[in-house]
Amino acid sequence: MIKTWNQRVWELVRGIPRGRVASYGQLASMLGQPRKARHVGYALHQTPEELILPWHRVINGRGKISFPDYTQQYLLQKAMLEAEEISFQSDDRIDLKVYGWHPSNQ
DNA sequence: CTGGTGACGTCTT
DNA sequence: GAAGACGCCACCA
Repeated sequence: MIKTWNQRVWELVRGIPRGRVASYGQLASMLGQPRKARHVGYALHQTPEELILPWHRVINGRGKISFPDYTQQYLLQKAMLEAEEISFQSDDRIDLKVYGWHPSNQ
C-alpha cells in the first residue's frame, strides 16, 4: 500500500520529540517537498480523531502559533506547549532554543 | 475530471 | 517592521 501525503506527514509529526518544535516548512522539506508547507497544515487539519499526534509541536516559519490569536485552538496549543516547558517570548514567538527540530540532530 | 479550500512561505510594495 | 499578492497542490465533494 502506497503512503499518501497525509500519512507521511502524520508519521513525521509523530516523531517530533517532547520539548522541541518544527515549522510546517521544515517538515515539508524533510519530506523532500519544500514548497508544500501549506499541505502539512492541511494534513494536520485532516487528522482523524482516533490518531493521536503531537500536533501542537508544529508552528509556522516565524516561530509563532498559526491559529488566529486568542481563538480556542490558539490557546489550547499554547497551553500544551507551555506544559512541555516550551517558553514563549513577549511577542508570542517560540524560544529559538527549541525552534528548528530536525531528525538528524535529535 | 473540476473546482474550492486552505494549521504556509516568500517576495513585493 | 506591516500588509498584500501569489505560488504551491493534496484532499474531498
